[in-house]
Amino acid sequence: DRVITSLAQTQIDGAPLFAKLESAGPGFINITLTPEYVTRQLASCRPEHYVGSGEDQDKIVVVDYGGANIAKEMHVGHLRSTVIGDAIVRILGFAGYKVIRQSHLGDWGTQFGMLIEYMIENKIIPHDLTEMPDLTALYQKAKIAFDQNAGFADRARERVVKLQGGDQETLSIWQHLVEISVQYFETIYQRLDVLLTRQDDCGESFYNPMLPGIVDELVEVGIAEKSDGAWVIFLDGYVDREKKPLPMIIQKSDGGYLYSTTDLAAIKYRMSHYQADRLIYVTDSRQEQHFNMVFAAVKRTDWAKKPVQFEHMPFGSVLGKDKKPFKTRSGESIRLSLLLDEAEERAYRIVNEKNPSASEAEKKQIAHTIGIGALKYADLTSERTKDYVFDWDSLMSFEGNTAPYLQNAYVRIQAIFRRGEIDMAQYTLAPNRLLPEIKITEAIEHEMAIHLLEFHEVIARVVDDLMVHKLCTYLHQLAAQFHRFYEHCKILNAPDAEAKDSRLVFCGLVAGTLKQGLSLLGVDVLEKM
RNA sequence: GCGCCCGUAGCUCAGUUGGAUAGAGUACCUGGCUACGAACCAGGUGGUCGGAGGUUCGAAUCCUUCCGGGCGCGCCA
Repeated sequence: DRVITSLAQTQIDGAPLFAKLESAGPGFINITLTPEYVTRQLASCRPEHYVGSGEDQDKIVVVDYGGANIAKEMHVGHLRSTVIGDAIVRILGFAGYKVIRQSHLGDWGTQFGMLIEYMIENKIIPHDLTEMPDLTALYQKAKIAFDQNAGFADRARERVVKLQGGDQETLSIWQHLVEISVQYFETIYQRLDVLLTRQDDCGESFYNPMLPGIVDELVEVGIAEKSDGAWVIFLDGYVDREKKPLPMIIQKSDGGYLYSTTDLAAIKYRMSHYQADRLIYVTDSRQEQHFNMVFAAVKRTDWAKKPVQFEHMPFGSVLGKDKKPFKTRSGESIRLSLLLDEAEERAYRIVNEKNPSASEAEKKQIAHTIGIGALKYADLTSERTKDYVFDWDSLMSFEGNTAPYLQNAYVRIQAIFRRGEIDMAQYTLAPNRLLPEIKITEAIEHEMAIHLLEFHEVIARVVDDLMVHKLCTYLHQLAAQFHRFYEHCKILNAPDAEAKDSRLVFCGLVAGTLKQGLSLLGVDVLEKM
C-alpha cells in the first residue's frame, strides 16, 4: 500500500505521473493509473510478455492425466481430464517448466484376465478384433460371463496370474488389445488437438515389475505392517466407519497388488528417473482421499532427494440438466467419439447459417475449430472442482461466455486489417520492433490497456494455484472490452492518422493476447468464421 | 458415524485471498446494421450471498452451529 501511495504521489509539473488519488468516502481512496503511465507500460511491452516469465525455468513437472481404461470407450470424465490436463501442461510449459506428460492407462489387472480368458474359450482370434467397437462388444460379453458364471470368473482370475507370469499366449493377446486401444486413444487426442500422444502413454503395466520391490522396501524400513494378512500402511488422521485406523493396503492377503501400490511406484519412478520438482495428478475429485494417502505415505519415505511438491488437481463430475451424471437415457456413459461428432455437427449447422458463402472445406474446418473449442472452453471456464452441468443448447449457442465469443473478437480484428489492407505484423510485438505510439483518449481504451498489462499476472496465478478458469475469465473480459472498444471507437476511420495508428496497436495487442491465451487453453483462433 | 467438497439472480456460473452500491452469461423486455463482421453493442427487470450466531472499522469470503445437496470411507480402480 505504501508503494502504491508513493507512486501515486510522484508528480511531474504538478501532474500525477503514475496514479491519481481521489477521496472515496471516509477511509477510502480511489487509485487510478494515469493514461500516461499505462501508455508507457504498454509501450515497453516486449515479446516476452507473450512467452512467459521464465521464473520457473528448469523446474521439472510431471502431469498425470489419470488414465482411460483399455478396451473401454472414453467418456466425458476422460474429456475433462484430457482437456484440463492439456491446458495446465501448456500453461506450465509457457511459464518455463520442463513438462512431462503421463497418461496412466488402466492396462493391467482383473479385467484383462476376463477379456483374454473369454477370447480363448470362445475361440476369438485376436486378428478379428481391429477397432475399438470390437473391444467394447467383447468387454460387454466377457463382463456378463464374469458376473454370471462363477467358474468363468475363477478361470479369468487364473488368467491374470498367467498374464503376470509372462505366459506367451496370454501376453500376445494382451499386447494386441492394448495396441487397438492405444490407437483409438490417439485418434481422440488428435481430434481434440491436445498435446498428448501415445509417447506419453505409460500404463499400470509399466510399474508392475517394480511392485514387489516397493512393498519389500516399505516393510523393511518399517513403514508398512501386516494387518489381517495384508501389508498395509497406517496414516494419521484416517479412520473407518468404526473409528478404527484406516490403512492404505499395498499388498492384498492373496499377494496381489493394488492401485495404491502402483501409484507409489509411479511416484518413486518419477522422482528418481525424471527428477521431478512437482507432481500434478489430474483426476476425478472422488480420488482425493486416495491421493492424499499416497502422498502422506511417500512423505514418510526417503525417496525425495530434493523438495518435491505433490498436488492433486481434482475436478468435479459432469452432470446433465437433471443434475444427475451425464448419461444416455439407458444409463450408459456417452461415448466420447459421438460427443465430438455432435459438437462438430452443431457447429457446422451454425457456420452454414451464418457464413453460407464459404466453401465446404472451409465450413468443415471452421466447424471443427469452434465446435471442439467450445466444448473444451466449457470444461475449462468454470471452477474445476465443482460439478459442471453439461447443456448442449447453451454450450453451442456460441453467445456469451463461450470460446466462439473470444474467437469472434480475434476474427473481427483480422477483418479490420484485411479491410484496411494493413500488415498486422507492424502492430504486433516482435524483437527490435518499435510499435507506433499509443494515445489513450477514451475510457474504454484506458480500461483495456490496464487489462492487457495484467496478462502475465494471471498466468503466474494459474501456475501457482492451477485454477485454469481464471485465464478464461481474463480472456473473456479482454474480448468484451475489445467488442465495446470496437463499437465505440472508429479504427480505420479514426479522426486522424495518429489515433488510427494507436488503435491499430490496440488491435494488434489484443489479437496477440487472445491468440496466446487461447492457445494456452488448447483452443485455436481463426482468420474467418 | 467419520472425513472432504458444495449452497450467490428463474437457469448456468464468477467474485482478484477481509474492502466501497455483490458481478457476468442466459432467459425476458427495449433500442442499435447505407460506419472496420450484429456469433456484436447499449439500456431495463431480476439478490435476505441456504438459516442463525460470532470475530471487527468492514464478511459472500474467517470461526461456531443448524438446514439442504454431492462424494469418499480394508484387500475394486
